[in-house]
Amino acid sequence: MSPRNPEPTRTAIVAAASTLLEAGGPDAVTLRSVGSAAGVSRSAPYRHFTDKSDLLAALAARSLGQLAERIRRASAAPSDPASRLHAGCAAYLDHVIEQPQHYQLVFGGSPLTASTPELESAADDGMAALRELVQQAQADGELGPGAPRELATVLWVFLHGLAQLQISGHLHEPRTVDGDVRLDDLLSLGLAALRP
Amino acid sequence: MSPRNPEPTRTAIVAAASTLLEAGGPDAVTLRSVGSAAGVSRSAPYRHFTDKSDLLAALAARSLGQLAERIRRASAAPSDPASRLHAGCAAYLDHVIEQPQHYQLVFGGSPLTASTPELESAADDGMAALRELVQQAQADGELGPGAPRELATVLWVFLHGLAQLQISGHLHEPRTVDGDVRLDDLLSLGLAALRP
DNA sequence: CGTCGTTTGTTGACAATGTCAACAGCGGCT
DNA sequence: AGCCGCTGTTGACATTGTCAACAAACGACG
Repeated sequence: MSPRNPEPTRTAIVAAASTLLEAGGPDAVTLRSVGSAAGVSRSAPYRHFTDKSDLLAALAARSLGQLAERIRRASAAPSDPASRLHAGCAAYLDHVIEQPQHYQLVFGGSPLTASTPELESAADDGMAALRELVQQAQADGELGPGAPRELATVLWVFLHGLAQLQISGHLHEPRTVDGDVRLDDLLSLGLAALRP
Repeated sequence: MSPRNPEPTRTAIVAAASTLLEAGGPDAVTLRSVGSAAGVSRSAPYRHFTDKSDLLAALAARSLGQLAERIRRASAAPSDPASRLHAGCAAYLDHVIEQPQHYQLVFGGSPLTASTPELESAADDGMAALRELVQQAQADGELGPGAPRELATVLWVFLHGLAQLQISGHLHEPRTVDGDVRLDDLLSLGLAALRP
């Protein structure tokens, strides 16, 4: 009745890849080290993923899912409706700052990286989380009217730009205070531009 | 009197790397193929660059310089002051769309990529071009008051987000018209948010 | 209960690649 | 001329992604 379960090994492999990516950057994620860290031997991943890029796509999907969940959690937490939008955006940026390697894996990947349906679905979920955030902000009067999908995309574009420039260090210009304060300032500035 | 000139070979190597990157993506840029395309033999690049990443940093710097020049040229072209800001932004996005691989090289690179002073300088130049664009727009009344540096950063964040999401294909959602129209719509939407 | 086929995992091997060491020209300076 | 510093080439090596051949485990089915 119960078919054999390859899932634990598969998730172990993804988890190992995640740990290695966090610890040592993209170069540390080799199939051999992943296999070793997952307790299996090299090229065992080939029984669960067609390719190395396929493995990385699965990892990216997992990371995107965590990001979406974090946004939802953060935007639901504060009882003050005025700060929900900010909290959701801050969650996005916090996640990016804490796990820059994962974020870079998702979006910094080569444009031609074959995207798995799994990754596509995760991306849609992330977009949905942002749309919910926008709709809630509209209901709270924190955001002007407009198609939620469009507004969510604009918000995403802004958050993504902030995140990527923060990661690549381009927000740290000369004569500037430390990065986090600057990041939050820019976030407030951008949100103010969208406020009714 | 004339000291030996390593420049031609150096620029030939960078040019070859650029061509290979455009044609075949990041994976096509191997030191061997670069050397071959430049008319020299593999590991000749090691006489001009300490590392492969050093070579890529030089290429990224060149690409950034071209982007800055293109922005300046485009924003100076139209006689109608009202469309200068839009032209400059469109130039940014056009450059990105035409050479996504180069743009990805500059910003999609690993966060820990050691940045050359040359690359830093090029980044400063790009930022300066955006600042000039903002200052001109302010003089034309197309943009509200505010520190040009701050506004330029916000503009950059938005453009960068647009560019990266366009490249990675995340702007093509279901039930959406084709990408370019959408990109321009979003640009107009973002610029409208910044207008006084 | 025994046999078989499929799935999962291991090891061997191979081509490609980044990188370094050793060597060869070549130009300029004393 | 003779030496020295660059520039460039070739040989060699470790690492890595990937595939082929093989072994073990487990359910299906007689």
